[in-house]
Amino acid sequence: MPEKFYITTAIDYPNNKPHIGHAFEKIGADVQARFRRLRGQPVYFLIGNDENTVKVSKRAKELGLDPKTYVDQMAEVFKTAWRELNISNDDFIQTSEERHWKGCQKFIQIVYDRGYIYKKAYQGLYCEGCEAFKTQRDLVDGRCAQHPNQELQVVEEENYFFALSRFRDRLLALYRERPDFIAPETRKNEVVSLVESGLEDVSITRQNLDWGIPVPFDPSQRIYVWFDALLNYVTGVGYGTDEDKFRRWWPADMHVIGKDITRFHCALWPAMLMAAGIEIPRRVQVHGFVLLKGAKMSKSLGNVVDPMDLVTRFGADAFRYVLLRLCPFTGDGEFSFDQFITVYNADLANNLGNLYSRTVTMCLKYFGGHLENTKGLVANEVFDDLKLESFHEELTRRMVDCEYNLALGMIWQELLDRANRYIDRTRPFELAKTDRDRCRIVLANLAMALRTAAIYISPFMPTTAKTIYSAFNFSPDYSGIRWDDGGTVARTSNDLRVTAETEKGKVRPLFPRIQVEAQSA
RNA sequence: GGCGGCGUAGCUCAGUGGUUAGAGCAGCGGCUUCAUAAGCCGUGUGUCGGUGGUUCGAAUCCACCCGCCGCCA
Repeated sequence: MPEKFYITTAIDYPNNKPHIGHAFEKIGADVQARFRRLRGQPVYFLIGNDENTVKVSKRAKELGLDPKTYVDQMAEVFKTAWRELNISNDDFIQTSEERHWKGCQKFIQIVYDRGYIYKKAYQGLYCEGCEAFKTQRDLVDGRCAQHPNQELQVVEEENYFFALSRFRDRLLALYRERPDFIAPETRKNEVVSLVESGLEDVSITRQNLDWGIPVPFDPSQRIYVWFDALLNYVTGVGYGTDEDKFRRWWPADMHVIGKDITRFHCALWPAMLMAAGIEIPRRVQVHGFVLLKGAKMSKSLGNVVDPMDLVTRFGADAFRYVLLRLCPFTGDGEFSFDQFITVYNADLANNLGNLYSRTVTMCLKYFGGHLENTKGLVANEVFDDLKLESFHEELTRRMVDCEYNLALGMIWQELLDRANRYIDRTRPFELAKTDRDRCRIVLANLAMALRTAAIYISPFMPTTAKTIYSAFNFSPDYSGIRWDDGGTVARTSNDLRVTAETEKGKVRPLFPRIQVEAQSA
């Protein structure tokens, strides 16, 4: 019985439209979600926006909108972007939704009742740039290290604090007992040393806010930032509003997050859940950043390339492929427009796309698309010198570990290159004149190799996979494909027949080659 | 400033103690024509950021330095 798989991404600040960094995370999580579905696991894939922030209400005021109108508009912008990228999320949570507010209030009340929240008069130095209080040891020459040009303000107010410091030993035990809780391992080491060095209690409410979730036991205060945002992972599956749904999906099997927010997900979040008596997630999967021409992609830098331009021009599949091939998901990677073109042409147009074109064309040209007497054929020639089982095993491990760039490398080098070499070796274009029976068998083998490739690439390029799969009358039909079918030698269940779309008698290219202009650095 | 990560061929990345450090792309030479001027074959003398150390042996462990990046609740 396959286990359910509940996967989330970080929720995004809706201050601007999504950039390539957001896209990287969503695509990586989407690949995992699609991969799990292909393995037969029931998947719930949650994404969303983080809306209960001071910045959001400020921005809304600037635009003359009330906050809810503003965040709803921005939610549409994000949803549209994810739809264009073919993100297969099952749900999109906005933290301004009632289900989230109810769940948050239930949660904070429980933690309060269990004695992990206390009130304290707090006097601190507040940095307006960071929108946060600074401790003495954060300061450099009496100023905020990030905003040395601004004066710090002395602010005093009564806030509620979460007793994070009481969870030090329990957290360390968690990391010890569940070594897979944080991946990759370097991130775990980071968190362990952070927690070992000691945790301070955190302020989790603010006074005098007009936007955000009221604290149920003290309506003059509102829940602040992380204690609200992290809870989307439970409220998104019904915590506080639909307990049956919550029981079905919780705990989360994978939280996909960026390395900048590791500590909140690996220390604060499990502590919060412990405080509320809720089960801890199975894994926090940390990804790196996409660096554009050496500079970090950032909302405040202003992006040179809008990723959506590439998506619109070359398609979601191409964008998804190139980004994940170029940038290792678990670490930082580099991306540029030139790199995009190079990888697109080499891997998609020349290698995969051309393999598809030449195979389909030969079937049409020599046999009118009908490969008779190919029913029941064990098509094992293309990968005959490959240990398909161990290949499948290793590829699957790469997928589970989110090493997508390496997984794609394996598919291209071990499968697609082999198929191209097979054509060169068997020369079906000569066989068409000398040995038509043999030619038919060769083409059937190629078709079945394309089927294997289509299965493996479908988490990455769902549209392309379907196009390839639909180019022949394979059985079972596309909706029934399973990841593990890739690892077994295929036997044809019908006489193969080309059903690919053609234009003026020619096969439509999967990925039209991008013509590069003369010279541009 | 404190803590942490990264720095491997022109480019993007593998490789974490053991023979002459690898792949793809780009480049160069040849073959081929089914195909999107695509494919196949051949071709890689890199101080593995620097210095010092541990070791019989280090890209791989330790220290310091330089550069880039993240966090500092």
